[in-house]
Amino acid sequence: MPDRPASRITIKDLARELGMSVATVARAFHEGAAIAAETRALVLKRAAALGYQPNALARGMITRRTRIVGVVASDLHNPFYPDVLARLSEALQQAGCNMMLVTGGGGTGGGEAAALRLLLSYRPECVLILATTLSSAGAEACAAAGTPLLYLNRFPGAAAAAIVCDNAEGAAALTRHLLDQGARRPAFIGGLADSSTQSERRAGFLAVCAERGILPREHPAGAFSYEAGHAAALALLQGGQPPDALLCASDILAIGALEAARHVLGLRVPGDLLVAGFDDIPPAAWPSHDLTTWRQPLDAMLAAALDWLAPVLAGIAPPPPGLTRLPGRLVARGSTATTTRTEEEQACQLH
Amino acid sequence: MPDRPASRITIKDLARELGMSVATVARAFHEGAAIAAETRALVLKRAAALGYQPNALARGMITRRTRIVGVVASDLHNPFYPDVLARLSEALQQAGCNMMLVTGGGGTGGGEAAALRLLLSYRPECVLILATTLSSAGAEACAAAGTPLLYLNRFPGAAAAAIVCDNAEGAAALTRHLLDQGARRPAFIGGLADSSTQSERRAGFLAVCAERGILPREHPAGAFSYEAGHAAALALLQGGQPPDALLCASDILAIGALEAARHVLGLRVPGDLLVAGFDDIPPAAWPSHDLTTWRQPLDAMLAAALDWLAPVLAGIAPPPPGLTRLPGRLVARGSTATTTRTEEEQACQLH
DNA sequence: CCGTGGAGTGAGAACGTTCTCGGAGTGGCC
DNA sequence: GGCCACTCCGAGAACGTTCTCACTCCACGG
Repeated sequence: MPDRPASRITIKDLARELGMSVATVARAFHEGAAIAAETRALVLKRAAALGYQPNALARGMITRRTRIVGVVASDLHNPFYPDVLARLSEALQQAGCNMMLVTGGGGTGGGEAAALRLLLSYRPECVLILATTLSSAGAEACAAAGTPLLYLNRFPGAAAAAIVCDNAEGAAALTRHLLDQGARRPAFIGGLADSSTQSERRAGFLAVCAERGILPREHPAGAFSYEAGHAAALALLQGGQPPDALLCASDILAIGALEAARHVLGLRVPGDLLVAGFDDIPPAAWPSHDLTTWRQPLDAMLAAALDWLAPVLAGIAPPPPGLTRLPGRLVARGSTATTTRTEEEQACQLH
Repeated sequence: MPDRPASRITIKDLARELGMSVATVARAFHEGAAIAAETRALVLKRAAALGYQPNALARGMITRRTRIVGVVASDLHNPFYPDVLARLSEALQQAGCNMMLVTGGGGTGGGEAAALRLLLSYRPECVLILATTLSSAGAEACAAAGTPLLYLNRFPGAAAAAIVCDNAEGAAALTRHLLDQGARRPAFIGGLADSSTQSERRAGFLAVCAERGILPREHPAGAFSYEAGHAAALALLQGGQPPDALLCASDILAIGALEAARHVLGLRVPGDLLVAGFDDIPPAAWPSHDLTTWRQPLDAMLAAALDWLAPVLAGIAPPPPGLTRLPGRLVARGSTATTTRTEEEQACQLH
């Protein structure tokens, strides 16, 4: 019964116990090391009995391979990210890595930079940015530290490594879908202002509006949250000439908007209003919302991330930079259906 | 431009650069150290210019204070946990700590133990268990390592430190509420079989049923997920003598159940069926679900966790063991309202 | 003038690993 | 018998910090 946390058993203790040298014991824990099979078995058996496990800090110092992967996330409240995080964590554990999680802290941004510095002091092998925004100061800190950076679901513009989905194409496809379903006055509800996801999706929306000669409406929700979507929808729908379709920059925004329309304003969705989101988070598929959306190719994105990670973790190659853009796909659901309109109305609106 | 990640600048480099000894430079980074103010300023200025930052691994080795807090989470898909995680992470960063996240991996359990061992090799100051289950083998590994353990939202029975809410009381209150709202044949939908949350909540339900002389029905959903709730509700409601009220062991279960009832079976909720959940996750408050539930006192629980953490991080005291049970409160919403019944029916059913 | 004490500094030992180097033993081959 | 290759092991130097101890100043009191 260890009364004081009296310094766990070390490799030196184990070596003394076994009457071997420290080097020999260390070899037992290395795969290809030159050690007799029986010696190794002896060591491992005794190690298990004593509950010895190598100290990852010491190992990390000498090998310069910490097997720590830093992850910066901004808003875990958006259900998209927990999903990513869960799969990511699973995959990293599979690869024998541990994940250090840092959250961006609401608003300040100063907190984010501080947190990133703290993270970097543990010398992670690399840092994955899940956050929609990261101050460029933070990115520079990473660069200075020589820590490779990978952006997921965000394209920071520079020559950084990034994995994103086809945001503009997705938004364009959704916009066309809304128009094809009879929308005449579509509006875009944005998210976090400086995020590349937001601006790319907005660009897709605007492009299709221009292409079809439609006056685009929009409202900058300011955040990717239920509340922001709720408020934005109310603002748009209660103004003059309210839109008849909403394309939201993310599913959580869309759900907020949809519920505002239905439960505050008493609109029928679909029927009086069409709503589409982006991401395809689990709640989008729930029949209550039955939300048309653009499915992010999460599996493919994570696979790409792991491919990028592999050489980094192996320490054999510098991380390949560049942008990987993966195709998502339209998931048409009830929130943009035309069933509640008569066929005559539909035919009328389609021309 | 660091072509190779050629070993970041160390304290030795900085000392040489400044013409001082390593010890002096180190002192500049320690708050109460004996160093002249101007020397410290000189060091800090030069350090900032060179982008030097102490290596947390080396520091952790010598001080035995890693400032790493391990967190084991099982299912991030349950929206309850991201919420906890986000706040926890924020609080830990505030305290100058970093969080290592490990997810329990679906099903196997072997993966969880391996992940925990990996985590422990980084010598975290303590480990927080958010998971609903953790093999006792894992707990023993922690104990052997002398790493303090704190369970959140789970009471492992032993003399472990744990912070939970009043699960039994909550479930009892919800059950009484359902009965008071006119339910005659209430049923309980369980979650993960071995979890203490599940069994405590079930006990509360059963106690009230016994107290009121009502035959309890139940269905072990087997997991805390939308899909499990969905399936359990269908199984219960399509059987003979279907229940007229469902108490679900968590909100995400309840939402699955509610949607199955409404959208698969065409039942009115409330009206034909009452549904209540547990936790008060954000989607419970959305008008689509408008779910009656028991609100977990998340703020209080996290505050308690930080109180427990403080002496551990300071290294001044062994962590106080024992169970902290905090009171939640009933949040009555539309899913258990009686508005759709006439007042006569209500009066009749109340006696 | 000496001793004392405090403030500031430097040298070097830790911490728990891995890695490099050299050496001991064994066996085979000419 | 000499040489070589091969397998296995041990000693000791790293890694980048913090910590302990001793040392040098300088001021001050006697």
